[in-house]
Amino acid sequence: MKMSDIIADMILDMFDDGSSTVQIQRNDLANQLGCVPSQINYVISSRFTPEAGYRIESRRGGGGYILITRAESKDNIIMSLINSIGNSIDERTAKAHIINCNYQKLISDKAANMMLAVISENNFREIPKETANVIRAKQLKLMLLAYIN
Amino acid sequence: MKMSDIIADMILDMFDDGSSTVQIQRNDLANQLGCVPSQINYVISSRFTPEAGYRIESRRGGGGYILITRAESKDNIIMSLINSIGNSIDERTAKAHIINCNYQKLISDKAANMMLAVISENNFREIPKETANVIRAKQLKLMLLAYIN
DNA sequence: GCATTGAAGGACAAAGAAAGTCAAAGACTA
DNA sequence: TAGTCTTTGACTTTCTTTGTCCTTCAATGC
Repeated sequence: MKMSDIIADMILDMFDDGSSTVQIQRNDLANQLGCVPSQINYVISSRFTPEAGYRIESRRGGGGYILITRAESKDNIIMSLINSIGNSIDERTAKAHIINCNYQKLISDKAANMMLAVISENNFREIPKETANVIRAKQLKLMLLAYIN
Repeated sequence: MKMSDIIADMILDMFDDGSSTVQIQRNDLANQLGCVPSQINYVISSRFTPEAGYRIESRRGGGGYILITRAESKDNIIMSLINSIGNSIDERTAKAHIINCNYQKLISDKAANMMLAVISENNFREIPKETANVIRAKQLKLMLLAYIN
């Protein structure tokens, strides 16, 4: 298993006591897992994004920390995700959103797989990229909407 | 025996433990079999198609992989629907299929709504009808496939 | 108070590790 | 022999890991 996934899982696990915040010490965690500290930043910035319903605060200096806060209502997170999607989205970003939603159990595996299938660039081979992005955005938003209704 | 067949057999064998997914490392497999990595892609795209009941996902970069998911029940009604779709379908026909599947309880209300949202002609306003039909066909097949897993 | 020092975390770039694409060449088959 | 299916390889793109240098903060000593 990839180090990045291990780190992400570790953080997710810390939410398990039902609390909506997790506080970590970057250097400690890196040390514990045997990776460089900046990899923690990589994981946080690639997985614990605002679109995925997380907020990050941190403090440097002695006694510094990173605080990860998870949004509360699932539907709200999905709604704000829908609102954050403009009228065009590339495959990569769409995929990240879907995986993130699934990761935090906002959408089921099955729904995530269906969405991933739909937004795949392979489907849009015959049209220009920018046009594909526009269609993909409409479809993704509609699917998410259909999901929460 | 052709290399492509050997590769295909090898992958098929990996399903033998009854699981519905197989994960491979493209370079490893190619190395093991003594072929170039891109031949794995060739085999996958020519043999492990939606019509044959397979869905492909992959990831690049360190720890990358190719994930092949097989439809659970190869001979059910949905599979034969997938095979009957061909490479182009208009909104009306797609809609009829989806509603019918839902009516027969083959797919849930939620899934049906997601599918209907995706195949709507509204999404495809910016491209010619025939092109839209081609994209719609690919998407519908993949969604149905994702659903039966 | 103010300057110094050490203990955090942040940013960013470069290197590395996979997979994807595409087109050309070769082999088969009807 | 035309047309299709396979094989190969060079090049591209994406994601991850690592390291170095930068900024911020708190405590400490004067």
